[in-house]
Amino acid sequence: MSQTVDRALSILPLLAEGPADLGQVADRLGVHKSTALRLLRTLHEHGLVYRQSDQRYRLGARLFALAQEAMEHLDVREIAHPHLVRLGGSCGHTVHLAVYEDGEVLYIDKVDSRYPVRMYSRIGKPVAITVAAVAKLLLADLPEAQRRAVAEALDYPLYTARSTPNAAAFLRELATVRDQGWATDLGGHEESINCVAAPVRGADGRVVAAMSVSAPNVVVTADELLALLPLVRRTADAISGEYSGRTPVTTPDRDTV
Amino acid sequence: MSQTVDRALSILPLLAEGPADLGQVADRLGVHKSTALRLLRTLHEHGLVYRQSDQRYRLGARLFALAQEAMEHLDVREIAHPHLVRLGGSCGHTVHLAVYEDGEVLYIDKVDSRYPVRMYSRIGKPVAITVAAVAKLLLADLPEAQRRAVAEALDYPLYTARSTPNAAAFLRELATVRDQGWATDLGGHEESINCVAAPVRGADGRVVAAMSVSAPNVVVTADELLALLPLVRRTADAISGEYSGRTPVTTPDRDTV
DNA sequence: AATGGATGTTGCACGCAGTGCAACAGACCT
DNA sequence: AGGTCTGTTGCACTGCGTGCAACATCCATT
Repeated sequence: MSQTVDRALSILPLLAEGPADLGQVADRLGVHKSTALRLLRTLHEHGLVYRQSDQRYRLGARLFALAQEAMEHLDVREIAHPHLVRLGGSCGHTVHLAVYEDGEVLYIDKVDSRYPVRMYSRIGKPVAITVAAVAKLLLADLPEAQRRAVAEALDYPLYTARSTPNAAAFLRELATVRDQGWATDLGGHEESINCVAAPVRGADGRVVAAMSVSAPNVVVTADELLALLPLVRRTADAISGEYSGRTPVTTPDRDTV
Repeated sequence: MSQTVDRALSILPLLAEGPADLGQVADRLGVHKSTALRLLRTLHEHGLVYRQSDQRYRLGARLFALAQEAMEHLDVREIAHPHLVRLGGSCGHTVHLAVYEDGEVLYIDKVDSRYPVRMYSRIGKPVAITVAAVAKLLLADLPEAQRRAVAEALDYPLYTARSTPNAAAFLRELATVRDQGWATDLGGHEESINCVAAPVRGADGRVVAAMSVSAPNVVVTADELLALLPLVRRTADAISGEYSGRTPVTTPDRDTV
């Protein structure tokens, strides 16, 4: 691993906490000011940090550009999007699409009944990985060893009384989810919110993404939401089919972005 | 400037174009494979790149996290948000907030009449800097020399017949905008879309952001939209006042994020 | 099976590039 | 003026990043 690059990249999360001046950056990196200066200059040339008028540094615009571009190149998302929109339109609830990456679960698309959002507002914030229905599906598909390792490394915050309390319970839940091929979150994250989720699979059968429908129980009861499960699964299967190239793709009107 | 970091960061825009394998990265950087490998490893440890199952690299999740965090620390945006919502609610059209940074103009917030979006969907994509009303305001406030330099470095794509054709015309437009303290875009980007915009100023009078109201002319005519100008300017001034600390801040119900 | 040509990975010696230092330049305050 | 902050520059040293060559896998040919 490269020391210089490592130091430079460590500056980014540091600045994510808020603007900082040269001295602060140097201190927190444990390097000389002149070193920090050169690193910041390099980051600046690439647009990753910006120097505001009070001379302090903060994260730069190119970061948004990169995040945006990266997102648009996620092909699962591109394929899934029209399906999500259709599902959202027909059931009227919020639909999410999520992927797993290096121990984290990440929402990559969201459709609300009235409005499709390209970038989910919570991207980057820690997803409630121990309770979210999509997270269960994604983790349940990991190889045994990895699944255990991840489960045991997690914290288990008690969002509500129904939150997953610990690694053992989580692993049991994952086993169930793995067998049945779908997952729920009944008030595990927020007391009044329920979700049902289904997996999207690649050609080799591995889970590449997971999608869910969420609704507050003041709108529909948990039972009513569960009644949507077949529809959710059918949608997920349709996406799986198209993603793994089984369907000759009936030109699903690609939206002009 | 640091060579190693420079190379490492050059990988990011490269991967933004799409996934690439080790050889491709090494080639495009002009370095040996082993060098590229170490750089990629370092980027990987920081979560900025992700190695997908086919061993190719693509941009990683941490990037979204950083972009998201950065966005939430933009204090103009935080202060402006409730004002934008109120304006959007009262006039019913789309409201944008934008800032200037290092030669680029960047939307940092958007409110649609029915739905507030945290991260604008076009973030990262090149904003139509030569025609957008907010861009005119932001560029018009730059020091003479810098304004000229930027204007002459730009391309002037003819989106429509009313697009700004060249640097000279743009600079003339900027002078006008600077004098009058507001700006419009009447079909300069898309034939049927009009915008009116007003500047948000800091305590020193410098323009720190710009906001606009946009509407298609099938909904309201350009004249009707222009009638909203006083309201837009009042809103912008209110934000300016609060941003520069003049108002003792009447606790403008901070939304619980 | 055996061969060839892809790829990704490791260890190592060389030398340049990144480092910390010390001195300088401003800004701001007392 | 003096003092104390800040950011910046030039330079000598050596530690770190570099490219090389050898190795390890994999897959497609024969």
